[in-house]
Amino acid sequence: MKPEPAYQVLRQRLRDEIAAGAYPDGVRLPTESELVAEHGLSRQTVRRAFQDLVAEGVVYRVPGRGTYANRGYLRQLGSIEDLMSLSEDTTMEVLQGLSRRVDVTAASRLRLDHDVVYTVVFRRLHDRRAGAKRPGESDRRAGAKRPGESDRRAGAKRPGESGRRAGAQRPGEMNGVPFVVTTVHLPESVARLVSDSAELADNAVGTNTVIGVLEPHLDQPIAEAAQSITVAPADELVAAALGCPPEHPMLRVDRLYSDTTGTPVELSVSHFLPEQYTYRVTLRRSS
Amino acid sequence: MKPEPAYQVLRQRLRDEIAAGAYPDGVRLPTESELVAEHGLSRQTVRRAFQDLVAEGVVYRVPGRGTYANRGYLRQLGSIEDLMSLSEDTTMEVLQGLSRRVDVTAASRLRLDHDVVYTVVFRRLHDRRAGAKRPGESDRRAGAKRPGESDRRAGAKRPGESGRRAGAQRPGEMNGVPFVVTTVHLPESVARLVSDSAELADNAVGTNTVIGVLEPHLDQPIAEAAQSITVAPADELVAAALGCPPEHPMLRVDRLYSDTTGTPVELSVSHFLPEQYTYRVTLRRSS
DNA sequence: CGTTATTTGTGCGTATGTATT
DNA sequence: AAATACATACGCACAAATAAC
Repeated sequence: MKPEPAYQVLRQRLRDEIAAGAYPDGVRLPTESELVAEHGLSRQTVRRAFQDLVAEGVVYRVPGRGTYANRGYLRQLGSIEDLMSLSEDTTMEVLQGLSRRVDVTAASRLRLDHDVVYTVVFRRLHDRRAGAKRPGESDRRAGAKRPGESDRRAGAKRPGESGRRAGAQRPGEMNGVPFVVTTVHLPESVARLVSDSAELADNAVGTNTVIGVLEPHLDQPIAEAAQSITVAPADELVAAALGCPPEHPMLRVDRLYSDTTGTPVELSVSHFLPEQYTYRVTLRRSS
Repeated sequence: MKPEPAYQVLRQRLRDEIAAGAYPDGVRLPTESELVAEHGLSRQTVRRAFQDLVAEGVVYRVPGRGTYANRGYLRQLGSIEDLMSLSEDTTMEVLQGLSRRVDVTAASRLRLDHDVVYTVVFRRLHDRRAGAKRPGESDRRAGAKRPGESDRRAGAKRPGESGRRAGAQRPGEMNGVPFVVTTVHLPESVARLVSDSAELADNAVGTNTVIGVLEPHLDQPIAEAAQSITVAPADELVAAALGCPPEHPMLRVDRLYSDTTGTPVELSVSHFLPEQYTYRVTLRRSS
């Protein structure tokens, strides 16, 4: 099947032990030699595992003294939990339900050896409920021009949608302001797990995240999300769904979610309206 | 004097070549064997250099095909240390030295009860030297990590076909490529501490960060940096300093640094050229 | 269509140097 | 001074992915 590399296995094992509190404040982790003896590995393999843990910020090493766990390994306020909590005050509207596609770029970024992915496209709207949390103050400064608001909400894209799906939406009202269009790509093995889920079907409306729908079905939990953030112009689909002019500069956020074994599980490409959304992270000192 | 490790030297050399545009879109980097032959190193040493570059997000590798440079200048900014390490391979050019200003917006964001701030404006350029790093502290960031690798196009550009000849860089930019303009605002109490520093004077050039210049003078160390990232058009100052058209969409990153008591110490507003810079951060699960 | 060559991925063994206790 | 433990570096072997033939 898929023989996990030995250094990955060891890395995960050490990570688990540290998380379980096996190595409190001043307690030295096993030395390289001890791990070699215990697991029957070579010293190079053990070293590779430790190098990765150092890069990850989980441990630090002192020559001649030993390896120690970094206490308070949080240093990252912008965590995956924050991404999931997006569902708490926004609404998701599926524009194109989960379906099979051929996409070389997405497939290779998911590290697949073929070109088939399963894709779902949706937009997200700020909720208009009273008492909802502040969706994010806009940075108002001179010179920032708003995109064309003339035809707000290109409803033409999804005709005859209102009606069923009675959950929590008040028909006849503007339920919120769309601020992002997201395209999610899944490998087939993952897509199978949620292919029956109504949350990802065409025209579905709800307050969840793909990752939230996905995770209960996975063997391994999501452990990491690598993000890259840049600027990209709006294409036709994005412009229509958000009611901004085509070519409008958007904040583009790509996220590659991986599980604890490092296997990519989901690739999402989001285009945010910069007038309505600002990406926020707080960085902390590791020490 | 401690000699720089061989894999660090090679890593820096490759990083410089990539920044200099030696490996455009579909061009493969030298293989491990080629580098072994060229530098007289062992394959493991070459591999270590590549692993670090992968972890850094500078290159991606495909088994059986080769190693390729990632488009633009990718950079992992997951901690405050990462922000400070910008000084290691970029150059800062002061455009407007530290001087007193009245700026209501900046002052209020620094939580001041008046309107006076001290401001310095500079741009940053990709470095081109084959520089020796000082033996200050041990280098974190080792080993490789699977999840990332943001881009992977299957651009099968045959070498030998001309199209665009190598080079393709702006003529007359021998000292580096500018990629960001930053405006830093300081409260008066903080500005006093560095008002004599030559590093922040008009037309100063150096390889440091404002935060790096600042911190030794502070009572409390910097503990936190709250960032917000959005899109903003280039104003005249930015356009002139970076050589892009005015109104060009830029990646705007605001950072508010605070010390351990929560007191704001520095506000920086940066405009990055999205063509040359992608903001990258990896989120992890806390527990 | 399989075969082969190239290139990266994984793993092992060894040797030497350096920092700490 | 000696033992311990990490840091760097060389060597080799085989597996897996890719591309060219």
